[in-house]
Amino acid sequence: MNLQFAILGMLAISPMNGYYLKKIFDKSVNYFWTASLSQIYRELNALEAKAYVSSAIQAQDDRPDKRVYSITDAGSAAFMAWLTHFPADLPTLKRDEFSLRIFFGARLGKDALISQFESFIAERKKIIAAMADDKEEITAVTRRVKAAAPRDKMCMRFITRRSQLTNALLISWAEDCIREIEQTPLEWE
Amino acid sequence: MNLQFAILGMLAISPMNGYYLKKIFDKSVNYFWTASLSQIYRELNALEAKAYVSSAIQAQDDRPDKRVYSITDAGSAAFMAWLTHFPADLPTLKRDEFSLRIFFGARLGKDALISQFESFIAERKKIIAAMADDKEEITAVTRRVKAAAPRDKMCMRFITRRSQLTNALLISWAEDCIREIEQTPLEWE
DNA sequence: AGGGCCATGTAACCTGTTACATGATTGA
DNA sequence: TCAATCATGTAACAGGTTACATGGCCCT
Repeated sequence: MNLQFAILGMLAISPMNGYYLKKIFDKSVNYFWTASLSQIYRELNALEAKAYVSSAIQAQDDRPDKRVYSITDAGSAAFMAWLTHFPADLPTLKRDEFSLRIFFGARLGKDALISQFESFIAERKKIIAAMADDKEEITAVTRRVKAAAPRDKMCMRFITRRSQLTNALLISWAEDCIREIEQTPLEWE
Repeated sequence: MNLQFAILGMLAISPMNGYYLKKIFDKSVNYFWTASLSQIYRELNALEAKAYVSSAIQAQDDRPDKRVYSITDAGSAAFMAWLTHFPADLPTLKRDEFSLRIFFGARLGKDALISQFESFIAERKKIIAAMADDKEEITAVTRRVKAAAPRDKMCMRFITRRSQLTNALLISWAEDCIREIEQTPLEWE
């Protein structure tokens, strides 16, 4: 259901086809919301069945034809209703495999445990780097799509900063954990 | 698949029934991994079909009979294989509805946006309080189940601290966002 | 008398992943 | 020439949610 609103939100900015939607997703909301192409196509069908979007084939010379989706009035209304109505409990689906592994981590050897934390740090650093790389492209994409109002930029800055802060925190948390493990007596095994 | 390993990990500590497993989940891994009762029952069936666990009915006088599950040798081996083999990319399913809402938040009025951040802060504070409440119960439960080795406690402390730090960070992030929204010129609407 | 806890499960449904199928164009 | 990108979709499967069904005990 939420993915449908995410799609509606994008289509409210500009009409696009499924393939391009996927690209936008990967470059913008990807840090807190993922979607696969097959999922996007499925949800676009569902949205069209509800008449929240309409589609039209657009022929192209050198590339395959594409089906461009536009949001309808009913779709806009549904999107705004969703956005305005803030749920009492926002359900956070929790499936953090790393925490799960660390929860049971005492059964691992000291070195194995430390190396898992090190992999975790490496991955977080990769994410930070990827975010920096994406940054220019995101602004380029959003600029092409629509001249974003200052408040649009502000909201995007909020969620970018959230990711940056969280990643930085997690790295220092993991470093502390490693230090603590290293300080435990050798009689671990 | 991962839920199966989470269940195996719990059963490796002590045999238990599905209902009690759910309680343990809610009081321990709940902050980074959730599971519903029907899911637990389903996965227990799947685990038994694979002979990773075995079960036996245990009669009780004043309460309904219960089916107590124990981990088998094959189950222990599978669990340790999973725990030891750290995946190159640990797939983080991302579905953070709050970030999604804020991403599209510029279409909301200033007050509505601020109040969504305030709800977010209130919820995070509730989680922190719930964690503090649970803390005693968790240690009581784990103590009843098994005399936890110091390194078990250390690993649990790691993930608890992670939650605490993250929550504290998110609250101060949200407070900063509110401050920034308040400082924007009045010509928002 | 009524609600909450103990206890187990099934069925339908929704959401997300992976694999398959097709095929032209473009750049290294 | 080979891989990547553009472009759309289906099918099967895996994982998670919600609703239903049952029923005794305990406490207020």
